[in-house]
Amino acid sequence: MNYKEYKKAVLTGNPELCKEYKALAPQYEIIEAVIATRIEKQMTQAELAERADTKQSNISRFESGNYNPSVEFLQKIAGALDKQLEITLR
Amino acid sequence: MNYKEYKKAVLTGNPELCKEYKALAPQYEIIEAVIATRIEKQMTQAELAERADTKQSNISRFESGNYNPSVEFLQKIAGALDKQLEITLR
DNA sequence: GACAAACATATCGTATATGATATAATAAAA
DNA sequence: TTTTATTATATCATATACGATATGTTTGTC
Repeated sequence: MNYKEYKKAVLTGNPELCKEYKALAPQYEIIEAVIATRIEKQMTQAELAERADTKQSNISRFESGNYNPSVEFLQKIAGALDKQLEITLR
Repeated sequence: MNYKEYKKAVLTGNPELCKEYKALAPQYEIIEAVIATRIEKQMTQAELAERADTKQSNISRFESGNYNPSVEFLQKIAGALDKQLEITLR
């Protein structure tokens, strides 16, 4: 599964499939959360990038879901959104 | 702050300092969670490594907290512990 | 102390994350 | 449509994650 498939599953709204996918791919959940928060705060990728001390293209790359970010990177993004990153086992 | 300082703060048991440190360093929390779960399941680093398809030394390196793991790596570890990795914004 | 099991550290090679810049594509507004 | 704002994609250089092996260190048991 890649992120495009994931988004499709989420957007089709099949709840079971959706849940299953989310369990498989927590990195996609954090992407969704970041995008949602950024939109909610009416920030552009460029603004988020500046606050996170990186570039717009890197934010876009992250949001596209086509790579495997590090914890440090996620923390930078979270901080730039005035949020705390939480990583847990369930 | 590095992980040794973090552990010291946690182990001294100063709750405020401890909380503050945890907020600063979610990656340390997941390390603690992994170690706790591994011990709880009475697994050695070598056993965990085998289940996670890696080597004991790499588990040790992760648990030592001296580097910056990727989401994918964390997922492998979580899976090997029969757990779900959760990454959220709070 | 001797031995073994578990964990830590060092190091190297390779793959990939990340920053950075440029530019293309898209959306939105005039 | 033209212009502008926003996001996506491509690419390169550098840093670092990660796998792997070897070896050191600690811990426990006899």
